[in-house]
Amino acid sequence: MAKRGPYAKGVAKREEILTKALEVIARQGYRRTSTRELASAVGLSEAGLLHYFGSKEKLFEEVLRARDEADTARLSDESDAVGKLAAIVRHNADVPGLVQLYSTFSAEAGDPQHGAHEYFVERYQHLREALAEAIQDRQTDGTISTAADPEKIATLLIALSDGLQIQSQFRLLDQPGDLLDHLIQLLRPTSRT
Amino acid sequence: MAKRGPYAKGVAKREEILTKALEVIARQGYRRTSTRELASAVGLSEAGLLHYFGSKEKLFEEVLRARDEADTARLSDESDAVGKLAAIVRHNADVPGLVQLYSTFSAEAGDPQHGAHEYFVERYQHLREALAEAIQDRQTDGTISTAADPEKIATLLIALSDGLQIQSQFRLLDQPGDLLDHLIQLLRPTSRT
DNA sequence: GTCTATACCAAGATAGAC
DNA sequence: GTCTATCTTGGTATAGAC
Repeated sequence: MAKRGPYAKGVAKREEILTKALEVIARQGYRRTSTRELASAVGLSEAGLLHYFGSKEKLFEEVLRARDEADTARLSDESDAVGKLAAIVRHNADVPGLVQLYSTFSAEAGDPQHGAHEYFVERYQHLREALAEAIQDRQTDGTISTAADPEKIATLLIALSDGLQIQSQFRLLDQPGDLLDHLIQLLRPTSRT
Repeated sequence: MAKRGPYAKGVAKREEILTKALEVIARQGYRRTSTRELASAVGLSEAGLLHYFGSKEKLFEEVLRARDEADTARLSDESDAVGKLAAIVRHNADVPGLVQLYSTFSAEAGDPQHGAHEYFVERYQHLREALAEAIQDRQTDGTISTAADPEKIATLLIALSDGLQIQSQFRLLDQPGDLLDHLIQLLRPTSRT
């Protein structure tokens, strides 16, 4: 009765599902994507699809994790966490469906019973730590005012990027990334009046 | 066949539904509130409830409008739009269910086909205008740096309050309102290092 | 080759919007 | 009542460890 772990076939199928889900969601958003549709897109029944992830919420959590990994890989040359965050916000302007998935999911997951609640708690904590560190470095080299508390600014930057991406869905923003940069400029000791 | 509009009874019932919905949602959040439950809470069938609002999305849009009005009434003595925004963020810490409704709904409504899409477009536009005006005034009396573009700062403040409220759901923040104030402090010409 | 966990499917239970 | 969505139950087939 020992656990065997997934077969090679299962591992490949899992990959295929996540890749396909990323595509479909990027194209048509979270609201318009059902497990039924996803299942048929990868040639499985609904039950077959759920076999891999247990629930729709967990499936979408994995999609977000996959996106996180893709972002990390793509931005390995970016200077620091603050730069990475801005680059991600910029890049996300090209994948509105994924932005909708992320935004809706992060809001829904505020419910402690939501399947992805823990995912977001951990994600926010890690992001905040990484940003706070980067902000300290920037304070040391003088590009961010020392009047700002690193932890607080980290929290603000996260909130900002989440909030900007929500507004961007309504096409009320030219470039969310530029706005983030504008704020970072304003936090410089030298940019004062 | 002239249109008569709602009878007094209908108007009263509509009020009752919105008040009750506000209560129920504040208590248990958006995800856990179905039209079925709301209908029985006000002594109507589901069809009866939907008669007043047409769809679940429209009903919740009206709930948000009712909240906006309540906020406006409660904060009529607040100095300016920036102060009002901070006060609302503060107040919302006490009604997590409503925060979840607002956050989830604003994210979902990014889909142009969502029933509340237009509501949010208009809400964001009005809010931004009011904030930009208040920011200009604050620049005139010297409490906000003139290095900042009022429209951009307005957009940033909205994003910030939306984003902070998402994070607040995960109990990762002490006081979202304080963080908003921290940023406003950092935007002062005098608070520099 | 045996064995059993894994990979899947058909049908249906359940619940929500309308 | 109808339609659609998620998820469960109860099963068969197959991969792959031994």
